[in-house]
Amino acid sequence: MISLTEVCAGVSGPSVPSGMVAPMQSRTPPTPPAPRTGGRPRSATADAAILEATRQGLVELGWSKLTLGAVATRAGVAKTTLYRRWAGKSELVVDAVAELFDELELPDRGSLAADIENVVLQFAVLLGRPETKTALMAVVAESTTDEPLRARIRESIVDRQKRLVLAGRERAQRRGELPVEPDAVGAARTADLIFDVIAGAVVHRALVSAEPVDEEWARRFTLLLLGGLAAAAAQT
Amino acid sequence: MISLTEVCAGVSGPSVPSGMVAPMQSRTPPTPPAPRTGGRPRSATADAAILEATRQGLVELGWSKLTLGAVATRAGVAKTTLYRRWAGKSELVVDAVAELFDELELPDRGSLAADIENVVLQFAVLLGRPETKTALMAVVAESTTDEPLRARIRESIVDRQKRLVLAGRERAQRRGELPVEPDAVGAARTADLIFDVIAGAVVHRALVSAEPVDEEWARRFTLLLLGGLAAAAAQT
DNA sequence: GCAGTTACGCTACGGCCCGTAGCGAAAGCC
DNA sequence: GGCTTTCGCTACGGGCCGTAGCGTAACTGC
Repeated sequence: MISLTEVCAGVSGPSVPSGMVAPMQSRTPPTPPAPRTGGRPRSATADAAILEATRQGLVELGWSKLTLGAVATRAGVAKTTLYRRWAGKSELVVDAVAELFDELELPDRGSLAADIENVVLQFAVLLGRPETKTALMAVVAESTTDEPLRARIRESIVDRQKRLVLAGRERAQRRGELPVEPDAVGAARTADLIFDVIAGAVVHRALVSAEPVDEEWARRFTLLLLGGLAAAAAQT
Repeated sequence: MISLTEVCAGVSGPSVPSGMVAPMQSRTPPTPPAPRTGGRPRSATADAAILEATRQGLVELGWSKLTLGAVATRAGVAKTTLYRRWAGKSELVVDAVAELFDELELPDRGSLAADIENVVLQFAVLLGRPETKTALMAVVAESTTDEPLRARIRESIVDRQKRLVLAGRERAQRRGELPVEPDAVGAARTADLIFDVIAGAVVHRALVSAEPVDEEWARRFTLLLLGGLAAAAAQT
């Protein structure tokens, strides 16, 4: 497939110019086996089957009743194979749902308002799926007592969402809808704030309030956020 | 200690006029035993000990490693006693953390901005505690495949938060900072929206982004939200 | 005081799932 | 062909679940 060593080399700092819409490096396989010299290669088919079986299991059983034994059986794979690649249920599920977040895109709809509504509705679609519904909150809960897991979630899921926000902002700045903040630190904080507001509001609406994130809600939310952005910009 | 019978009597309808800042009916005991005629009463002491032991267990073990057997032992109670009152781990934990949300208050700070900052920081303090951190997301995740649990969370936790938002809005309207929306349906939707934005943003910042909800963040967030409210009000 | 009713502590149990160990066989690299 | 790594399979100890059954404790109503 792809040689990982070179892809992974020098991916430490989050020092990407930020703003580019270019796709992140494509999904990295689970638990890269140490030095990869000779020997029988891991079956990519098995990987795919396991992740798919995980998602199916999440849909039918939910997070808490999902067992790794059942996933292995459904995937047509031995349980030991599964444990060779993932440390536990959390890591596996993160990778399984992370694939769904790869579908996220942000086409240019011509205005900041349209872009925001679009991204909100995309989040909503993802969070409407039963797999993500039950998995996302569970792994985040788990990550509160598991720092490596949190890092994995951030890389695989959160940053993937954040890209959309950054891209949207850059476009809006090009259109003149948003000012270019000269202070890099302040700009980053603003971006973080906006990201937490958007993602947080959608997640809360969809999972906690458990009410639909439809077009009307997206419109009202966008109106609110745009007004806030205008006021915040004026404040500067 | 306390006679439970009278406390339990007539606590069925949630039909409070809604909007009052008066405290909700104080915590209802778990799984009210059916008709409550004669017989040995349940130990209120045991209830308190169990809930406290649950919180301690959450702090030390986290949600996933918390076992009901351990809780019972720590509380000095038989495991069977625990199962007589709560259907499972989720229900128990909801009740345990719900007590923490009773501490929420909303003193009048003189302006809408100050009130919002205050409520944000109060949410942040609660979400900063390790018990709530690990428990809240976990039970919400569980509730995606368990409707009764969702209802319990809503009553015990979410509505308790929402009260603060409603109270804050009412105060702001009295001060003239916010317009009184004549349309009841629209007003309710706006309130829901604002609640999801506030609670969602704070939760996302604290648990997903895992960065501090300090005074500076609260200030920036409040600025954003107030601007949005002004714009939304003008739109009407 | 005495029956009736309910909660309590304790013990014990079958059942499920976990995570690992130990094989022999398969599939690639040199 | 030898070396290396993965794979499927089986088996296992251990933990926790959730319940049943029992004798005892606490409180109510007659």
